[in-house]
Amino acid sequence: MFKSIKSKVNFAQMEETVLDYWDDNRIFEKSVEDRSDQNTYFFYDGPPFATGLPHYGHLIASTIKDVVPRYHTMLGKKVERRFGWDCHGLPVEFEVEKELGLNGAADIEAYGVGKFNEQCRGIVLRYSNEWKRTIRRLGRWVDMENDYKTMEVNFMESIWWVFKTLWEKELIYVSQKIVAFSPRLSTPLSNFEVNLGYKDTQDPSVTIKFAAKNEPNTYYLAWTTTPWTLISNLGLAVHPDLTYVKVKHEDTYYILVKDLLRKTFGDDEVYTEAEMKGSELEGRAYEPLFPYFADKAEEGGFKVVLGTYVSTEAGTGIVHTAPSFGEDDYETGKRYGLPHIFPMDDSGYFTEEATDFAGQYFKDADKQIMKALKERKLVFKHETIEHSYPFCWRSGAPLMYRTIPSWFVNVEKIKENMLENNRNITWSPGHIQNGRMGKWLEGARDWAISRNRYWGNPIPVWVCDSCGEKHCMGSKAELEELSGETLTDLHSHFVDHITFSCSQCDGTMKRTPEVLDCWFESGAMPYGQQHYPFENREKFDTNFPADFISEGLDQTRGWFYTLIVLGSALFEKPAFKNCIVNGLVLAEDGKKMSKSLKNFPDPWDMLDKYGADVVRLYMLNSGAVRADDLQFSESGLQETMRNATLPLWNALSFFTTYANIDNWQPTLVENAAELSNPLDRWILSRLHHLLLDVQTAMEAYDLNGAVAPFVGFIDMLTNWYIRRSRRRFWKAGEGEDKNQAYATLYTVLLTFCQATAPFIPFITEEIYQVLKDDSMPESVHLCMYPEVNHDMIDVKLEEEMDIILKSVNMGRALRAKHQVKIRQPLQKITLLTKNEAVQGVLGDMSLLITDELNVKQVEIAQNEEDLVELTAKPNLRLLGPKFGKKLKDIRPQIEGLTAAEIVELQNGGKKKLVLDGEEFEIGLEELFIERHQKEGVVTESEGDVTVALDIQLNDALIAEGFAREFVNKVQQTRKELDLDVVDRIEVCFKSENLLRSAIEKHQDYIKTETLANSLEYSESGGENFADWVLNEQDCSIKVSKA
RNA sequence: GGGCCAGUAGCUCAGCAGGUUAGAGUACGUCCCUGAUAAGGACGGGGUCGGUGGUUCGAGUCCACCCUGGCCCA
Repeated sequence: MFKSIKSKVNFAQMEETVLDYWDDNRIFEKSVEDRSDQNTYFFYDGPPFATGLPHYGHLIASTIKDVVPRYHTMLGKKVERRFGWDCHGLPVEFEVEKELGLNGAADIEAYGVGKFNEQCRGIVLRYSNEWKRTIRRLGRWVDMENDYKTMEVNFMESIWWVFKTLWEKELIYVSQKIVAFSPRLSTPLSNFEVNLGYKDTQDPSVTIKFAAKNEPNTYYLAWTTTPWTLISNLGLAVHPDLTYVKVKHEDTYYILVKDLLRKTFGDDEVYTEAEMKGSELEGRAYEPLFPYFADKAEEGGFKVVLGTYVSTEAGTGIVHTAPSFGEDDYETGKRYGLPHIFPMDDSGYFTEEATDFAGQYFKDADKQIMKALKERKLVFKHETIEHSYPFCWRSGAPLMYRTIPSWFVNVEKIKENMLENNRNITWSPGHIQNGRMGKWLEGARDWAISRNRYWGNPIPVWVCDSCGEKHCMGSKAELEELSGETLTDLHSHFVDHITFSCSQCDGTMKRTPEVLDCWFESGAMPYGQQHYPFENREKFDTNFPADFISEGLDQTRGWFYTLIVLGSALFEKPAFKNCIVNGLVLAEDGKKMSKSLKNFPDPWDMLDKYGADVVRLYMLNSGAVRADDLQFSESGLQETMRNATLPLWNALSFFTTYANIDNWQPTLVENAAELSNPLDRWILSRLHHLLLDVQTAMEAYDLNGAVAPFVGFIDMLTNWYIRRSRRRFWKAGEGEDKNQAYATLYTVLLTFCQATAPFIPFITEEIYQVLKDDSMPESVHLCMYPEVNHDMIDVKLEEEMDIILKSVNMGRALRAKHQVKIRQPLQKITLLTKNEAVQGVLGDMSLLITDELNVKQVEIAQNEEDLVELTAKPNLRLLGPKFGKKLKDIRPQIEGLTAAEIVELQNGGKKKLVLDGEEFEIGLEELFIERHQKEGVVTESEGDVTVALDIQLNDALIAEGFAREFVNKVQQTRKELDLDVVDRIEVCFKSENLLRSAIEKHQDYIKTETLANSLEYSESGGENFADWVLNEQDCSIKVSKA
């Protein structure tokens, strides 16, 4: 006996019991432990920030990360899956700062870095239980107990090894970087923080006169809104392609861009002395505004430089350039090798280097600087503008863009290798490789990896306070040896106090204060998670690069990138071989999901309502698994449930219902050739075809390609195979055909579960548990993936079935057109065709047509021309190249072919066409034959098959029609009485004579169909009789349980 | 401003290497079917394939430019 399965089902509840089954029986653990260490498939899990809750983006990524490892597990691989946590970084620090009421660097240091870091450690995993709950509910199998954390000492030590290896390869250097800086907090801000603080504000808008050297009485006009940066000016930038002019205005000469001449001088009279391209100005010298850094002229300062960022939107087309205080400025300075000057402290006050302005706050200095320049008559124009400018979101102070010393990975140096490694990665979808990822790598710039923060992995470099000598630590042991201390942790509050003597001078070595960008840590996760190379060397060597990773599209610039950089830098290899990229999950309205807009349903509600299988399948069947955006909608979930999981479930319910009635004992079909019913051979052929499709798609990491065919298969199984096989299961008693039907359906259901288990792990487990016998593994997920049996695949049979399906469709359409309902039996259907394959569908297969369409007989005829109009059209794919431009002229001849001429071609003849005196021969294969209805004859055509229906009725057919109607009403009544499918009944009826004689004539048929013990005519009718109209005849029927 | 992806029916999307009347699912309407199925089927309405030019005998498909949306970068 199989477990009795009701067709009503609550998937979410069912899934909960499956989850418990997995836990209680350690199925996941077994699926890993039982596999050999020699046959591994390696997966890396990208660590999420633990500071937020899981959302749909995580659900799609988690689903992909579950499907692929499950599939490879079923192929016999050992697939370890360790969850990871990204623990360090700004978001955690913010949380703690907020909780403690701290504001920036000074506050944190006053509070104590050690205490602060320990607070961070304390909150970083506070959502991990939510994560565990969600990941479990989704059915993702991943080891969350034996996870890796970027803050663990072993992980951190591996990071030091990575850093030191790059250091030794001379891929690490220190330079300057422009950051948004809060002078109040003495700390750099992240982009995210900067965006929090944009405000409209008033600033000076000034045009300054820079005196040209060696050109008396001539000035470059440059524009700025930050006069305080003028002290640090080292260049004037012009666009190489724009046209500049030297003009005379009131006895003074000015140089500026031609396009802004009128805007600058208004209606004043000016005389153009000369015109030149910006590129011609390059290298011309000018006088420094202030004397403080005048000596830098020797190092290339105070010259005109070129920059393509110069625009004519505002100003004068000449941009004041202070390399320490702006992104473009800095890049330009770097290009021209300008020296680094920085007359300011970390709180925004000018230092002694700025002599006259020393001690002034940068923003307050604006006025003093303008005053000084005005006195020297170097201000051309002084106005005020209102614009949007970023302020510190916590202190309210205006931000400044400035350089800070920063540690870099020299990515440029290894770029070629990175590009090559990328070419060896299989990306899904493929366009990522040369598109987004490839383009990003081509443009890759050196990677700034230091952060001036506290909660992170300290940069393991000690610097001499006297001579600047640097020493990079590559392990915990190395530092212990140098310090004589035993270390249990590597965070800065454990290591910063360690100092030692410089090997080159009398100085003291102290750690550089920065911590590593947390992207460096996640990119180094292949090494960190295994504490490589301090442990697991052999395991690492055999499993690197990983076989598979998967994350969202946004990781092209994130994790994918850092994995590639570090894999290339360390081993000259990609860190992974295959990668599926998922797209963004948007709300139903196409916008971002937003908690404040409430434009999406809670993920947990969806899991509770539809179950995880449906959520998984919906996403797998969408573009989200090939980097397209997904507009998430609940109706999509409903549709998925209706089209896939519900019919599948009901196939099981159907099977168990009748198998139990018949007490059928499980047997598997090993050899399709033994089966006599073509329907059975057909569904098995489709099944193995499906296995082939899934296998092919999975090898290409094409999840859509794997999922779409099995959803289609469910439809074929339920709406054709079972629908057309039902009577075989209903037959009373035993029989070989019935046995084969059971064996086939059993085999299909069992194999299908195994094939789709990686995608929809719950329902397949439940079905498997119902169907399995004691000799089979205890879980579907411990089974081997079913192999394609090519002997089972019968392409010809599948083609024939397609013709049957088409013919049935046409037959149904004809009945609708003739307004003859299906319950009315008809004598004959005729398939008209010259296609020889169709001849083969007769015999056993014709039963499918007669049953489905309720006709007595199928006839095949070849004389289609008698019933349909035949016309020909050119096969352009063949005739296009053959005739080229003449096609237009020859076309009417082809379209004008008569039916007789076409039939001649169908019989193997050739047709001669004449064009411009030239003769051409045309064969059948160069034409498309079209069929249209002839007037007065109702037919349907699709392809080369035409169907005609004999709608003549005679007394016998009419009587049978009555009998079918009668059966239908009795069955409806059975359903209303909520009888069991095997209950016997007794039937009484009352009707006119015509109907009565039809019913009595077919009483055996009626009794068999409705499981009626008796069928009595009643003169009187009475209580419990229900009135019906059967083909316009009145009738009363009473049904009672026997 | 740059890169990538997308724009086809009310909605979600197919349309492979250019080929004839551009498809499917869904929703809507009519009819049919039903003792596994919150199902199933037939028919019907619904499209200037984002726009403009070009290549070609022929363009949703190839090329150029532009517009819109998304993501990333600046």
